[in-house]
Amino acid sequence: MVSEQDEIEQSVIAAVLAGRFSPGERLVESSLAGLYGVSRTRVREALMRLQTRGIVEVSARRGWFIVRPSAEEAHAAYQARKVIEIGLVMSIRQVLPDAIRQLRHHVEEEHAAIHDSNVNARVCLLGDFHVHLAELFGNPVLTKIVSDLTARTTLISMLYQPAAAAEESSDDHGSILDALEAGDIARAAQLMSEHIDRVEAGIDLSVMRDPLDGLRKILAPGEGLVRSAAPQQAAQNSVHSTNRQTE
Amino acid sequence: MVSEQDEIEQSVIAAVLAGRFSPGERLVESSLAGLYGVSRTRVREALMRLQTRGIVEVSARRGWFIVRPSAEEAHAAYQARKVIEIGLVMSIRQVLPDAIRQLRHHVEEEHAAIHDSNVNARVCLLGDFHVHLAELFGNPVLTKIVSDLTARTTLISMLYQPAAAAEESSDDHGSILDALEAGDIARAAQLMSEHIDRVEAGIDLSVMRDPLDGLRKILAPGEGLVRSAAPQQAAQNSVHSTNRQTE
DNA sequence: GCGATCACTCTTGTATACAACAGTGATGGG
DNA sequence: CCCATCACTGTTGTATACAAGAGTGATCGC
Repeated sequence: MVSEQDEIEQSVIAAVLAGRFSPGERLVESSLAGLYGVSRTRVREALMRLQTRGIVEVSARRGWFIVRPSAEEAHAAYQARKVIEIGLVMSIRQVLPDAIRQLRHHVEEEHAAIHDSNVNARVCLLGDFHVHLAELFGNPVLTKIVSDLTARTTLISMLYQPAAAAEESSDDHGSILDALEAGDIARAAQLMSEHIDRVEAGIDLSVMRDPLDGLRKILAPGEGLVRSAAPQQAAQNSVHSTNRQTE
Repeated sequence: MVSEQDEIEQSVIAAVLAGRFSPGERLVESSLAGLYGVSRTRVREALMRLQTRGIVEVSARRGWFIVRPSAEEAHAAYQARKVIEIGLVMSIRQVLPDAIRQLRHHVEEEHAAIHDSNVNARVCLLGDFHVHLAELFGNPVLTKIVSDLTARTTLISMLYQPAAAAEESSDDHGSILDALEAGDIARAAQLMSEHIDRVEAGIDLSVMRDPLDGLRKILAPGEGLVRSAAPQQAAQNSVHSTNRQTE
């Protein structure tokens, strides 16, 4: 299989989406090379592809970093998703009952994850809903775009979205399915728009602006003294592939 | 400036959009390296980024090729554009007179290019209209997506779109602006949808399916014997940068 | 004459070596 | 005690070397 080339790429995305890498976190080429047992060349190529996809960025001769979107960039990502997903819903010609059934099942999984209060799985699933919605359009180009964009915003939500917002999101998903099932495309599009707006409104930008996030997490396990939206001392597991994020 | 890194990337895109590279054409790493006066490493990295953006593809140990979309892939690209641009138009809140003025000016340029019968400039400008429309949304993420997607379809149109369709396209652009100016967003979206459908319908897939396109162009300058949508013996100029395609 | 085999070439795939620079801590002067 | 300078370390940036496979043409057997 040719796809062994982008094993690293997928693995990094999976790690980000699973919360093992946090925004702003540094990735060192040689370390990754050691972990995967390959040379820097391949790691570097994978990172460059991820850069194109907006997942990582490089600071000259300093290192690679998981993107830490500014408030403005975060807004742009959410707005882009809104535009594209509205277009997607508006372009739906017929709603297959089977597709609805699948998505309903997915929303149930979301609910389960919410009650298990597993932040990573929860936010991941909430993003996956949108990807699956795009998937049933049957257009790989669109699916990839939505998938990448969702990964970006998921990365934001994972750190800055309070738990309460997750439940709300899942309910929104249910309402969107209701509208779709009823064949009310316009209403589904409207709900989608409101939904993404709500998700964006739910994130706490004040935390994001602060460049000392990592430090805060280390210094404030006891809460109270330092304001922290979602402590979640992530990024303690090592990388170790687990090529989960496939398509 | 850091952007010197992707000079190669931009240059290749420019060459493709200017018709100096045709779909299916082969790119040899070492040749490009020689032309740009750098090592294969940098060329390779640029090509990989272009691969992520859907402009080139690689066949293991055979070479890099400008993408030659299959009928199915072409359809997916057009459909993706339709979905996204419908979403874009539908999301427009207010139409600035200044923006309309700029776009009107652009459409005039299109007309000029059509009468000059310059295939490359013509098709390029027709694509640029959509990019500029996306630009005035002020969202760099969306602009990049539309830009990449437009590049892909432009690449198709350039080879397979008959001249008559270009005039029709430009008229469509005018109508879309009319609707926008009148504040009739829904109508603008509808027109956009029809427009992209028309563009797609205008391409001649029968030529595209044929893998001997290059041969045909060489053997049939006199027409008649070999069917050819747009002979346009392109790809005779060498690369030579001219970093025209900026954003 | 025709087909299969083989050697050769061309090109990518991968690793490694070295250059260039940012960041950091030590050292020395005031 | 504080600040500037300097050497050092760590990391990316770039080039080069070599491995591996695809394609091609010649050669050989029939």
